Amino acid sequence: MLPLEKEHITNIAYDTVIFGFTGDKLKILILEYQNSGLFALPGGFIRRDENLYDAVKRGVRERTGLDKIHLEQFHTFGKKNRDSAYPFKKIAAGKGYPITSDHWVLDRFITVGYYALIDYNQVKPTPDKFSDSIAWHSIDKLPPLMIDHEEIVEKAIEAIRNDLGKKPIGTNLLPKKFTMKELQKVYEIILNKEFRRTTFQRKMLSLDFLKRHEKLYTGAANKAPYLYSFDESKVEKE
Amino acid sequence: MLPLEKEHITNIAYDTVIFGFTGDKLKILILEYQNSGLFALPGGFIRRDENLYDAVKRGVRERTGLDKIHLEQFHTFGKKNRDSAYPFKKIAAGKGYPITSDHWVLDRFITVGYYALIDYNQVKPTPDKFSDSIAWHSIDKLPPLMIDHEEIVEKAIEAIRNDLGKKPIGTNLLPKKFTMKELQKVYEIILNKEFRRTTFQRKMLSLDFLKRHEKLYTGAANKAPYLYSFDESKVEKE
DNA sequence: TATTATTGTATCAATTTGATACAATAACAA
DNA sequence: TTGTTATTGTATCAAATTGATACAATAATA
Repeated sequence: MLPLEKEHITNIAYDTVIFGFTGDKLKILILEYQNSGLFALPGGFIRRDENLYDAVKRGVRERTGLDKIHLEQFHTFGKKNRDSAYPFKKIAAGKGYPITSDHWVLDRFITVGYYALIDYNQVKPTPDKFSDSIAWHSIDKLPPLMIDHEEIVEKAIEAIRNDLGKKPIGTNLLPKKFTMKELQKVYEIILNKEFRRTTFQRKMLSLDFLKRHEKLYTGAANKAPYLYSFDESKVEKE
Repeated sequence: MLPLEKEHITNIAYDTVIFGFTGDKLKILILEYQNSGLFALPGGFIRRDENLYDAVKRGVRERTGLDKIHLEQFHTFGKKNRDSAYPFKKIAAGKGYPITSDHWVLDRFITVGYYALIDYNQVKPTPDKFSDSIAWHSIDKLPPLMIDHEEIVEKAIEAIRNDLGKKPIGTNLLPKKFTMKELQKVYEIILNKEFRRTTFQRKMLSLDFLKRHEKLYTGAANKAPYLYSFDESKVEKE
């Protein structure tokens, strides 16, 4: 039996899949625990006086430095064998905080999965107190992750795919102003499917949520593309 | 501080929105606690040695008598004020099982919402040990529900609406064989939107997951409709 | 055999999407 | 200045999908 825990609620945690877009790849933030060779999603526990959503938001803020982020809950993982006693002990010992084997964090946990969409260029990834590094990894070549974290990532991608077109996904992965080509790339990577340039452009413009701005002169020897932004008043319909 | 609990994990529970279709209404099962005037969704706790999914399945089996049911997780509710101390005490006292105020069930709970789709005509609704009755209620006129259960129902309907067309929703709400008119009614009620009969029929047939069977002679003075069933081998594409 | 309420399809128009073509650049080189 | 090159933004016509309407094919019954 575990000792009582006063600060957090027990048996439940959250994990976040934090997505960023580099211009041609979708990446997520992965923690690495030194002295253990273990990789994991950023996650945490919920304080007794804190809403679940606020706990997740706090965690994402701590890892990324960002406050305004698009957070979406997508699935709760509740298989009975998803405890992390072994890695936790190893990590804690490695960090010089050995924990007794009846510590509450070693009990069974159900975890709520959230995904976050952020502007890649605005993030300062910061490791948590148990990990030594946090880094971006392309979703198509992740290191082997702890427990069921690979399944969590899978489900997150499914969810984002499902939400694209319903929720302002592009808005949050791209900078304020972007080209049509970048927007198309976001759609293509998320849906894992290529689009015909002309049809995509016509479709996006017809949906009437893009505002056109000045042109972007990159120095390339060809016609400069327009920059677009999402028209806030219409983005709900995306 | 609460005493230890050995059989269940704490701070986390589940609630189920069990949908049935009567032919022209979508209904859900609601428990009523006598001596309290309180209505609630069927729910329960998760045993330490039990997968979350299995706990929910067990609960639905106990309330409906059905074993093969379509269960889908849709959202987890984690606001900090969603404890049910007051109603729980009232209910337990009314049932003659007074509980001490430090009992684990009175602590804060995060709940995982699942919806179930079942064949209305096959169910034998059975109340749980704390409630005196369980009954079908149309989703458009529910009694006032406990805590945030109305929000849970809302989210369940949103989810089912979202899943229609992706998951075999119709399959589970209708009997094995059904008419095109019944199928259309299911779509209309879930999406809260009417369809043109001819377009709907053409669309459904073109999707190629319906098998046509014998005609249904109801005794009405008009052409008898065909009965259809979902072609199991193709229903994934629905 | 006519009547009535539905059901299952066919038909043609309207809309959306797919495929292709082409004019309009922005930088640079001759 | 004038070509050249790689893109970008639209126009155009064909193909596919959906909307609207019409109508033939019944089941029961008078």
